[in-house]
Amino acid sequence: MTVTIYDVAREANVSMATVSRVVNGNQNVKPATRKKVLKVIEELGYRPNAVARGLASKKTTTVGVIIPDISNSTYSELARGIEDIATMYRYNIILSNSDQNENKELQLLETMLGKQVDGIVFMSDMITPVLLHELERSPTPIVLAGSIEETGKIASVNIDYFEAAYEAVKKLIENGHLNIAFISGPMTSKINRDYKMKGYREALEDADITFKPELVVECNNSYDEGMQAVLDLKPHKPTAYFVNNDEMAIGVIHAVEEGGQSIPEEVEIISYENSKLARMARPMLSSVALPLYDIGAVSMRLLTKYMNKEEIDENQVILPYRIEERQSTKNDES
Amino acid sequence: MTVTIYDVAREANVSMATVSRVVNGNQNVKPATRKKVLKVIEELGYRPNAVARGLASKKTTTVGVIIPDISNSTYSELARGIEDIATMYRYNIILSNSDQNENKELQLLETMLGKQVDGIVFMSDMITPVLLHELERSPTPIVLAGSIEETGKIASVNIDYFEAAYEAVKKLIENGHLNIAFISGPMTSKINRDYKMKGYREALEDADITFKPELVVECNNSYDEGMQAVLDLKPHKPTAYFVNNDEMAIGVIHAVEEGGQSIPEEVEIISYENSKLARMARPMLSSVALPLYDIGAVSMRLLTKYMNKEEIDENQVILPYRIEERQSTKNDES
DNA sequence: TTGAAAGCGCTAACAT
DNA sequence: ATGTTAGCGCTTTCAA
Repeated sequence: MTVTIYDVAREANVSMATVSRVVNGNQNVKPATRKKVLKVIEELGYRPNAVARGLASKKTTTVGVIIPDISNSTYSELARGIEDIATMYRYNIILSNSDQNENKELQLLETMLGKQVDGIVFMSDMITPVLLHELERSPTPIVLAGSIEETGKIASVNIDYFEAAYEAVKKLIENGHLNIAFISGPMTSKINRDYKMKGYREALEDADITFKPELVVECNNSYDEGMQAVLDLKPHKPTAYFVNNDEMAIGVIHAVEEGGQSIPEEVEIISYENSKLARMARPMLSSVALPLYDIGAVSMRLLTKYMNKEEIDENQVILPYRIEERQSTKNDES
Repeated sequence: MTVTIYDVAREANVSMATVSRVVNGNQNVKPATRKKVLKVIEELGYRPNAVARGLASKKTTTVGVIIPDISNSTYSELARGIEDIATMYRYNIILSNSDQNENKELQLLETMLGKQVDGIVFMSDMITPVLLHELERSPTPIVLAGSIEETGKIASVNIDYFEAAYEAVKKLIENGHLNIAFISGPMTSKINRDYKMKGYREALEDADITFKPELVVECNNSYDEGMQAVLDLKPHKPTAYFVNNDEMAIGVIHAVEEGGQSIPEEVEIISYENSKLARMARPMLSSVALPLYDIGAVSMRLLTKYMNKEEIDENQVILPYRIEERQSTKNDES
């Protein structure tokens, strides 16, 4: 009932190979026969079966995307970058949520490899040794997007998380703060635990400010925990907050203001994300601007190079970031 | 180099058919031989090729998801609902962004059908006649998620958008407002143009309030246009706003407050979405609560029924909504 | 319970 | 420029 390449060949009085050639845009076809074949394709409503093609050619033109949670705006922005570039290179995307669960991640990898994806973009806050082992064993290229894997064995695209954190905290220090709190995301994330934390600590140390563990609070990146953190930190009287993401930062703003302090006069806040929320906050949030879309896009672009077996000059790409100064910090302009 | 079912069969001294049976959990295999086969599979690191399986069985256990924009939180929430249920039923998802562009939508449909997806979840603000035609012609089941198609020919999952809008506006009227603005989303969307607009108009008419076209503003659902709308409406002095989504509603809040009016004392606002932004606004937003995740989940569930050729009692499912009253409206409790 | 064999719909040599 | 043919790796009758 479904029309196949064989039906088209028969109707057009040519061989399957010829039909295949016109379908795939091979130039070795006489214009007249091409036209004839195209006509039959049209008449019969022939639609090439990509599964059969995949089996025969060993290419599926689909790539796997393993992402912690697509409903999280950080990741959905990344995903959009991935998808746009994938579309540009004619790939489709199989997208799955891992919820940062290692077993799910392993199983997803297995499923996608079983589906013969041509490549994989992988995102995870923590690449465990067993995960790394599987990533290395993959018969298909893999690139990590916004995910740290320190051996450098797997290609990745990131920003300099340490540097960005350092710079943000330094700005707070330059504005005269000595008691700077760090509202961190989950320490299970390597980026949080090692890179941002290190940026925070070193910025303090370089300014001869003693690091006080009680000024760092581990949260789940939610608005509510952002508010709660401010309450919890009250005894320590922080005058500035370095906050892991915009949503928590808004929680911090609200808790600080409800506590009767004004921003940025009495308390300054700098976030680490710069989603569109940053401009929707009052005061508007100063924030480290993460190029999420670009991380996704560049990751996918890098993956296409691997899939085409092109030469790769650098498999660990570091994208630039910037700091967007708005109203939650005192700036020269303000 | 890649190990196939044939390699396993040879090593285990059984036929391919037997290997296939154990891989697929067929009970007609003697435990001893099952064990033997499993052992060889383990040793050889055999991973079934889903593409070959798909070609032979005519099932890919993959469904297509055509979505306007995954980076938009409304849709990413929907997508998460779809993906969770898909995973539950062991389907993977090919996800593509259409940007509401009809040509892209048509082309995506074509690509996905070519990839032999077992079903499709489709989202679009406007189902044009040609699109409807293609959806009807699909050899594979399709369900519309959060998308209106009035002929009822295609299965769909929605809420009663009209009723929800009506009820929201009625609430504003009951609170004493006569001059209620409607900050609408794009009128290219059928839901906006017909359903919500109708809810707004009928609520007014049923309360003997004349509908004034100058009180409705068509916006693009962004924060900035929400703010701008308030400025544009100033001459008409609205005392209440019915706003199409949370992001714009926050823009409305800010513009109203910057205009020196207090919420909810002087101006009331009710939104139509209830994303997590609603609680992050100050004052917190009252809002029609859209069950986005559920719309996605139920759509996918419905699709599995079609894919399994189960009996469907109702192909147009309407999910319940509720209205979440917070601080941007005056409530009995407040 | 197991095996043999015929496809599934296409691509990719290889011939012509 | 076009055709022939042998797979790709699996499922699925049908037989045994």
